[in-house]
Amino acid sequence: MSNSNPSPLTPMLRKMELWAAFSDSDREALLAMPHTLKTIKEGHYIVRDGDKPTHSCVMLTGFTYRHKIVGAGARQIVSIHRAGDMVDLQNSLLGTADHNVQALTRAEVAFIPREAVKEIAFARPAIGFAMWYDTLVDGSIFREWVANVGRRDARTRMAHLLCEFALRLEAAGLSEQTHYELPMTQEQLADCTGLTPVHVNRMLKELDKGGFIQRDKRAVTIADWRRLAEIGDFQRGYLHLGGDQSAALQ
Amino acid sequence: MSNSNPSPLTPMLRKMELWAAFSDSDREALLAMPHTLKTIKEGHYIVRDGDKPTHSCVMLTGFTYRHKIVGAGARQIVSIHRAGDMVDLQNSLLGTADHNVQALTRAEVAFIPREAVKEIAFARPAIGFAMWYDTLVDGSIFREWVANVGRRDARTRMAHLLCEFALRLEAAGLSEQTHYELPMTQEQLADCTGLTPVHVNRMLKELDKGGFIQRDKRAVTIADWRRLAEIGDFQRGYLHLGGDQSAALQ
DNA sequence: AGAACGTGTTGATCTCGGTTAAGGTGCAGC
DNA sequence: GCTGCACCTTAACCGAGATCAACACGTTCT
Repeated sequence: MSNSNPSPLTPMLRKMELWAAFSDSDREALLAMPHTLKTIKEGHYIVRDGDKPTHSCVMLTGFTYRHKIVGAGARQIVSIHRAGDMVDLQNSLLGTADHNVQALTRAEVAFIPREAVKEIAFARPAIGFAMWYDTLVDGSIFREWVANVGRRDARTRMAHLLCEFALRLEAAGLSEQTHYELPMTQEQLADCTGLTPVHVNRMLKELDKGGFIQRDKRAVTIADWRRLAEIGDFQRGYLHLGGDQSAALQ
Repeated sequence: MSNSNPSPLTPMLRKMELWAAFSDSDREALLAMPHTLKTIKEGHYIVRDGDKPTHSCVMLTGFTYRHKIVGAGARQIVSIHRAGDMVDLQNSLLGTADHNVQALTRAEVAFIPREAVKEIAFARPAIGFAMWYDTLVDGSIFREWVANVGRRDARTRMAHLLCEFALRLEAAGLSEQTHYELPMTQEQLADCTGLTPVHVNRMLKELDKGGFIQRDKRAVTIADWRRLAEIGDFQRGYLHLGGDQSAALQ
C-alpha cells in the first residue's frame, strides 16, 4: 500500500488525460486511489479465465497480453497492453473473467479494489468518462482485430500488426515512430494474427526483403511507413489516438 | 419526437435491467429521454465508417449488424444487434465512426442526442453503470469473435455462431431456446465467420446431415444442443447473460 | 406467363497457409 | 567452455477452404 507523491499511478493519469480534461482535484483523487503494488514475472498470469477478480489492475511498466484458449488447444491473443492500461476493468466489473491476462515481459502493476474504481467513476464524471472511453477504444481495436484475422491475408495481417504496434508505442512515449523493440516471440505474433509461427517467419522475412522493415533480433525498424501501411491496409482511425487522423504517420 | 407512456424506449430499459438495479425514478428518467423515432429499411445504413454521429441509436425492433470493409474489398461483420441494443454508443461517444452499421432487416430505432446519453449516465450511476457494463459485454463478445475467426476451423466456427445466436435471441425473448428464425443470408454468415458463402453452405449441410441442426429456409432448429455446443467449442460465459453459467442451455 | 434477380446447392480444381522436420544461433547455467 | 534450451530459419509436402462454374429454386417485376 502506498500513495505518496509522485504516485506510482501516474502512467494511468497520463493515458486518461489523452481523452478527458481533468481538474486538479480529479488528478489528485485519481493518484490517491488505494492500491497495492506488485511485480509480475515474465510469463506469469495476472488473471485466469474463470477467475472472479475483486481488483482492477493498472500497468505501470512492461507489457501484458490477453488471450483465449480454444477447445482444440490453440491460443488466440486478443490484445497487448502497456503502461497506463487498465488491463482488468473488464474482468473485475463483469464479475467472471472470460479470458486470461498474462505478463509478456516483467511488469510492475497496481491492483485497485473494484469498488474504488466504481466509486471514483461516478463521483467524478471526467474520470468516469475517461474510463468508459477507454473501454470503447478497446472495443474498437477488437473490431479491427476481428477484421484483420477474418478477412486479410497473412502478409497484410503482419504488416497491419506492425503498424498498430508502432503507433501505440509511440503514443505511449515508449518508442520512436519508426523504430521499436517488440518484446514478442514469433509464436506470440502468430497467436495475434491467427497464423502459425512458421508462416509469421516467412512473412516477416518477405517484408524485410521487400525493404519495408528491417529487423535486428526483436527490434523492428519501419523503413517505409507509407508502403507498409499500404500493404497492411492500415488506417489509424480505429485507434482513436486523437489529433489529425491524416497526420504525418497517416 | 415522442415520449408518451408506454415509451417506445422500453426495450432498452428491459435489457439494461438484466444488469443493474434501477429505482422507479431511474426507470422514468430513462424512458423519458429525448429521442426521435425512425424506421430503417432492410439494407440501409445507420452509420457509415468515417461519419461523425451526434446521436446514439437504440434498436426497438428488427436486426442490425456492424461491419468493416478491408482494403481488398472483403467485408467482415463484427456483430449483430437486436431490440434493446444501443448500436451506436461507440461511434457517437468516440466522435468518428470506425465501422458501418447497417440494417439486416427492417428496423425501428430511436435516436438519442449523445449529450443526453452522457448526462444521464453520470447523473444516475445505476444507468451509467448499466451502459458501461453493456460496452464491456460488447467487448467480451468481440474477443470471442477474434478467437472464433482466428483459431477455430470452419465447422467449429459455424456451430459456435449458431449457439451464440440461439442464446442471445432467447435472452431477448425473441425465440425459443432451440428454434429461431435467422434473418441472414449465407453470404452474411460467411462475413461473420471469415469464410466463403460456398463453404458456409457446406458446413451447414454437414451439421444438418449429422443431425445437430435442422434447417427450413432460414429457420434453424437445434436438434442436439449439447453436441452442437461441443462441436462449436461453445461456453456461454463470455455472453455474461447472468444466471447460472452452467444452466440448462449449457 | 415469362424474365430477371437474389440466394442456395453442388462439383472440380487450385492455392495459401499449415504441417512436419531438420538445422542454426545465442544465451543461461554449470 | 560445454550443455541445454528457447527461439529462429528453411525446405518439402499436404490439406482445408477458396475459387470457379453450373444449375436450381423462389420471388418480384413487367
